[in-house]
Amino acid sequence: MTSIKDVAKAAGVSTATVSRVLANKPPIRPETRERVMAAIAQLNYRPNLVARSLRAQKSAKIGLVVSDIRNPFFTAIGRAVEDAAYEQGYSVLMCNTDENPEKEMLYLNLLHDENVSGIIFSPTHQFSSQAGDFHFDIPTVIIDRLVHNKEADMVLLDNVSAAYELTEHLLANGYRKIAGLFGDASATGQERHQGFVNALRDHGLTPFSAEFVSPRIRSGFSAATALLQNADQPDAIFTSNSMLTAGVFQAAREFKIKIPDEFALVGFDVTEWGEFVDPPITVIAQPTEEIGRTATELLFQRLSNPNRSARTVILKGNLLKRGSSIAKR
Amino acid sequence: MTSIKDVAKAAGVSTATVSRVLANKPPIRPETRERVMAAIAQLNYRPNLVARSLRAQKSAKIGLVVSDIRNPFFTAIGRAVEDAAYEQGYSVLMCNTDENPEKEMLYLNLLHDENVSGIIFSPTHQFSSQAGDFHFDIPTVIIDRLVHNKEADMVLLDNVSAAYELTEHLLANGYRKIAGLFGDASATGQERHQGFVNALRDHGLTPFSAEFVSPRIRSGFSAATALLQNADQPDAIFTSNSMLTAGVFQAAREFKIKIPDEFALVGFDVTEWGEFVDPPITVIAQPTEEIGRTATELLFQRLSNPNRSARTVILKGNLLKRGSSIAKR
DNA sequence: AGGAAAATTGTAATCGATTACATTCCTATT
DNA sequence: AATAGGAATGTAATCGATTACAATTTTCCT
Repeated sequence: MTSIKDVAKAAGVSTATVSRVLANKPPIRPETRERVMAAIAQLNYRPNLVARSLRAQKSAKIGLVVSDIRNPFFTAIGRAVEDAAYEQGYSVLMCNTDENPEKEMLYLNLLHDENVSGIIFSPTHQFSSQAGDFHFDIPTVIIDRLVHNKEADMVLLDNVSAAYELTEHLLANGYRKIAGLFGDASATGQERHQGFVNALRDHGLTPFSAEFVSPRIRSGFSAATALLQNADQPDAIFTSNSMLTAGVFQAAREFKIKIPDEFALVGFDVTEWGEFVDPPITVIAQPTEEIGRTATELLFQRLSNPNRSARTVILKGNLLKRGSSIAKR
Repeated sequence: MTSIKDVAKAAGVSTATVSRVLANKPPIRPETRERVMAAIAQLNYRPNLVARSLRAQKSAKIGLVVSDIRNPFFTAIGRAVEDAAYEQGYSVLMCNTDENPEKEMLYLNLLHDENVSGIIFSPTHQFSSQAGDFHFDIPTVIIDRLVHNKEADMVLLDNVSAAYELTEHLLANGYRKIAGLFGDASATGQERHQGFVNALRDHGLTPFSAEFVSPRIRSGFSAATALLQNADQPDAIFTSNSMLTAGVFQAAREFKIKIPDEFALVGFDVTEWGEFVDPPITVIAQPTEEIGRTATELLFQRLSNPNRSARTVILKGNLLKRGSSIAKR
């Protein structure tokens, strides 16, 4: 491996000079610079990032810790973060915790040990509940899930409003007996429940039902099965995340119940299947690109000004009205 | 930050001893080990991985370079690689090249500079075509796409057989006018074309048509539109990847053409939408879990024995017969 | 007890880049 | 021509862990 010493020798200068040329830090005589550049090119030298990171105690890397890499919501955010970081010359280490607090600690420690400059992080439920005590010694931006901690910046969706809007859409289209299914694994589900209840209340209604279940396809399937096999059925089901939506959809197909004729279905997050099925599913689209980009920008701002107080950015969701919730006949 | 020196001081030993305790490398007197362990625990010390990596000129990390993070095929592989690596105490840096050769070089260099122990890599088309000249100075396992290079291990799908089987399935179900759409961005498309043609030939048939197009939803849409608006229509469309499948599916919906009544549709790779639509799509499922795990295992074998000759593992796809290709009436 | 061999621990160089400080080289001014 | 003062470059310490080798202690045998 060619090191800075080899370059120095080849150019007939000291390592300090090579380093200065690399960092573009005057004063350097143009002639010297060229000799060094020539040596670098000739030896095909690239600085050792590990050594640089050891010396500088930091590195041009940011960590992205997501709770489920298979969730398209997070891959979309990953793309956005990567693009934004790339523009600043940073690279992204993407880590998947699988909603597992152990892996979460493992990767947070790993990123710390790797001297990443900052972390973008969607915490597990367990983490969130203890986040108040947690001390972030690396600049951190929390995404998607509210935590109560003074030290971290956050980028969140206005879940209450989004759920409110989605519920109002159902009401506007004539649905009245609306059942709600909410994820029980994060604050997100609770916030969406809040918006759901508020909207109904403001129209003088109460939920047909409201359940908190594990945010998995299977749970959505079971809950929907119970709802739909009852004599008294809802005319719409509101789901708080795409796993639950999928479960409800599968239940409807299993029991040959027509959407939206027999009940309307709405949920959160854009998915490929939700667009492709017939009818397509009405959802609140989260601005994933914007979330990722905003989180990255907040992080860079924090890096250049470590002392400013933490701020929280709340973004709005976007209602995509589709066939699964058209006006009731 | 607490370093090994602090621990040494606290335990009243030298840094060498601490290091030996950490590496669990005898001889160490049990009593000393305990003093050191106590100091480590008390100071909450964790070794600096950067320093360790600089000294050792390697690290317990492997790089995973994929061409499209949004493709579920690659996220599934990412999960498998991560799990397999985790079991060996390695962590995974996941990089997304977006089929962009520049990003590809950037990330290969970055991983190199990060002292990763090995790389698992699905190369772009451009890379593959020049791969013969490329010298892998880090142990590398190529996945998904054939390259001609003596130095790298590979894990591939038996694309010819898989396409053959998929085509025979169509034939068995009575389809005869079979059009093929193939991706033009990698050798994969060509191999699948080969199997497609072979199967037809072995039954004394020729393709209704066969086109190579860019592997994008849009291209699949256009190609299908052309095929389906013609007076003489195929009774089945064979697609070589899930983007093309999606494009064809959308075209069918756009023009209200019923699958499989008017034409059957088959393709490659499991996707959520392919299962959820009605009828679900018949596909060759690639064993993503096995691909990722095998690649990781090959890599570890190579790490422990750098001199063995490169080997290629060919895995079989799994035909999932579904509604989009049921027996023709 | 004496001393060789084995066990344990310490000293210091090393990985590659950065940078405070020291040194050398110019240039311009009187 | 002498010299101050800035420009350019070099020297060497540093980041934290590892490890060859040296030094010390312990063990064991006669």
